[in-house]
Amino acid sequence: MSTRERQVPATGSGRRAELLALAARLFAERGFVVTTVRDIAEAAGILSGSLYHHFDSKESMADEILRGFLDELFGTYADIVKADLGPRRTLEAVVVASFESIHRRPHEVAIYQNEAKHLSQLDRFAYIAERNVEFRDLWKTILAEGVAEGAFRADLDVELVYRFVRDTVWVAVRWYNPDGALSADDVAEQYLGILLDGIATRRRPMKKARPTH
Amino acid sequence: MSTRERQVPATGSGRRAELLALAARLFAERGFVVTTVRDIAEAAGILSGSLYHHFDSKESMADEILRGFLDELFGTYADIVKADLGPRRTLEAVVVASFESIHRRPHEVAIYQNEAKHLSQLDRFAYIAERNVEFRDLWKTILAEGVAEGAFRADLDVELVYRFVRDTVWVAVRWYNPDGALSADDVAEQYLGILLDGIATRRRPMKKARPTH
DNA sequence: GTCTATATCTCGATAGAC
DNA sequence: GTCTATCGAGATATAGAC
Repeated sequence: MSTRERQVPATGSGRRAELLALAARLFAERGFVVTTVRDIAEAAGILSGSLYHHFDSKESMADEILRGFLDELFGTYADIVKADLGPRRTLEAVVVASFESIHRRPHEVAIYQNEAKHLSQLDRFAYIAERNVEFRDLWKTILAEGVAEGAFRADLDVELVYRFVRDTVWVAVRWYNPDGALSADDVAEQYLGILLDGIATRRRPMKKARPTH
Repeated sequence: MSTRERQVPATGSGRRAELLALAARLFAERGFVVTTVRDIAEAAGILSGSLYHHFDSKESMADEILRGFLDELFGTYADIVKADLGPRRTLEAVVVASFESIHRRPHEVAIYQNEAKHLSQLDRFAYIAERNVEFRDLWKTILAEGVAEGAFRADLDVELVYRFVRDTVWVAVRWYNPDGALSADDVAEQYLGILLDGIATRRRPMKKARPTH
């Protein structure tokens, strides 16, 4: 494979990557359905027909964007698991890595969050459902191991905690500003502070507030 | 105003409410943009043109659905605030009321979560942004008062905790099943267990895990 | 209150010139 | 690699018959 003709990754250089980056921004800001190929072409300073020299279809663009992002993200997760840090520090590392992915690839995360439900119904996007399962297994393993070795409270509903953590981490893409004062690590630290003081072994000693009657 | 001709609320009886309920379900499941007026008409067993006897436009249907829902929801919030329960129990009550709204009006909550960003850009949906501000003020007041009187940790970033709570509560509409084994109160209780053990005054005594170096 | 029929618009995608 | 020109599908919405 020559240097010129090699497959260019979504984050690489060149015209193709440039167009994908523009499409990703529009898909994230306006939504995949609302964004027209004319919008993407206009953002690139060309006409809609010209886009089809680079891509088969609008779907292909979303496909390439999501594949590249998910491969990268789950590669990072695999590295963390491989490091074998134990439940608590693995949880911290996965949360930090997730917030950092929001920092580095906000558009891709937004597309993953907002469009995956619809796109995954198409055959070509079947890998989205597979990644969701993979992500769920990752989290439930961390939580279950943490409970087993006493790092997390024994009375946790692991399935429910998994959903809370997943949702809270990813939904932050709606308000997180990569150029703002709060860094991804700042947000991750504050988030872990809230989460862990609830999940960690020792129970809160305060009696639960009850209506007086 | 006669009984026959009075304005029928979105949750009332009659053909109009029936059509709105069908539209709400489709808007929630497929999204507002993807759902066609033909889809709504077909679900009602009529043809698309007939829908325009009841409603001006597809937008009008979403408008009526969202207005009715938000009026109801914020009426409930106002009642809670008026009861003056103190920060901690007010927080609990608002969380419970929110999960109960997901239970009773899952489609409306889903529309509010998924479509508000786009719809609120239109003039007729300006009230969505106003409600968002109202909701933010409600939460930040609860949190700030709780910090002031020692019910919540003094080192909280109130803005960030507000976002955390807001997102986690509403995003549950993505997976919560009104017909499932977990009731809204069950979910609220478990969620409050996680949240409060992190927010409540006393700090977790465990030392924070640190990389060994 | 619903149907028939259709006007009008915009979309994704294609073919061929340059 | 981009433009010109356009096709065909499907969308919202309308007007008038029943």
